[in-house]
Amino acid sequence: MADGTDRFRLGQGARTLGTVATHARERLLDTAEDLFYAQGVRATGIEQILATSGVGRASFYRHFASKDDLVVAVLRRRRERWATVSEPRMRALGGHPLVLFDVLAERLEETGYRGCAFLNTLVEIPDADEPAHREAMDHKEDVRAFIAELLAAHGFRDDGQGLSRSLLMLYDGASVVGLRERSPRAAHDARAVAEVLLATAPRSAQVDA
Amino acid sequence: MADGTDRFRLGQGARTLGTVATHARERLLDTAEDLFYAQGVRATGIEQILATSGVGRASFYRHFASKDDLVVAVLRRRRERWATVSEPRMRALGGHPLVLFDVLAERLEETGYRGCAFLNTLVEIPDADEPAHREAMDHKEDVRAFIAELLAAHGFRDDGQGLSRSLLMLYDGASVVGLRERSPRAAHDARAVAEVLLATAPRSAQVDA
DNA sequence: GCCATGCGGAACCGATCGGTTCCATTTCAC
DNA sequence: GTGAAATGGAACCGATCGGTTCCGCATGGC
Repeated sequence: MADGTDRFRLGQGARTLGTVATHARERLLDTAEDLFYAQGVRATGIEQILATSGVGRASFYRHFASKDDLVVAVLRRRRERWATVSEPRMRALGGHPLVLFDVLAERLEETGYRGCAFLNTLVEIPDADEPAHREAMDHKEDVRAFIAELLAAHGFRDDGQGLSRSLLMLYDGASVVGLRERSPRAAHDARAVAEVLLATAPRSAQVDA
Repeated sequence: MADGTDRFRLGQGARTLGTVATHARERLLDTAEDLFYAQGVRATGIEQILATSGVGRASFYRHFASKDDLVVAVLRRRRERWATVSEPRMRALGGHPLVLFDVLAERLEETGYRGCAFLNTLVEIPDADEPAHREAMDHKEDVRAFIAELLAAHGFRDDGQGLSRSLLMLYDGASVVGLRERSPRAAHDARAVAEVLLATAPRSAQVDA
């Protein structure tokens, strides 16, 4: 519902630059993203989001049709950030499939790491009909496709998507282990396993990068 | 929906024979376990557990101090079942480390598979001080220790617990992938990766100190 | 000046949450 | 059969949930 509100509101009139970040929608998204990630979606109430962000109750419902709508908007923004920040960065780092685990290791070192926000969403929102659930599912397929792209660019064959699926499984495994241990070791372990896996993987006859 | 008593009931004749399964505590545990697993802990209210199990509100609070207490009790029973059912069964199946993924594949084929209940608990209850959180953490360490036992029994070295940790990571990864997809393929993939991993793993020299 | 718009505060809503209490009934050991 | 224990039903509680509505204020474009 209210899918029209999921875009950044910059299109509305000419928002002159210089306007402070008082915009309610942005603050709501930022605050909700933090709280949802740290506490979980269900454990975070509208009340807390309003109190933390300083946004009024009425303003909230002017921008989002419901809490569920906010959840979806937060996930959409996360997906967009993955596509526009994480993926380009990994390509810039050489784009070897193993870079996936190097970047994950960085995230694991951050304090407050709480696992993959999308996997957590799948756990918290089991109903496949829920838009938030689908958003998380779609993101995982995006990641797998990205992994497949890295594999292809480095001459690894991905027959039946077997290799990209396995690497994503390692990535997800490292994410949940990192959720438990709060240490980058999980990413290092996963990287080591991935290295063994890639060493035994068939190479395509194509060029080698 | 009040006839929730027709659920599959694991044989538990711990009580004096003759007593019908009317005991409120057992019914509460059975019902709560199913609902918690299917819907999530936070999404499941006391109300629904009472309605489904047919247990009265008063009886509930005679057996459990709070909902949190029930959550912990459910997790404890799950852990006990792992130790008394799953582990012995895997040993009986030969005890090769790969049997872990064969048994997981079976679970993935069951309808209603919703991932690892303990990982889901860690996601839903992030606070490490919560008893339920600790229960889940402790269980994972149990599983790792069990994997280490299987490795040792089959001549695999587990220096610094590196191998058992990696296998558990694969197991967790397959669990969350299985949560997304509804197919045992995740377990098969994980098994294949584990096979490669074990093939390159150092073997202990028969008997080693 | 004007007035559109966006905003925060607060009162209010019905529903549901987890939890307490009292009571009539059922169950079971003896 | 009797008595104690266990149980289910229901009324009730304060708190909080997500959500609606109105109102007064601060903008900023024109």
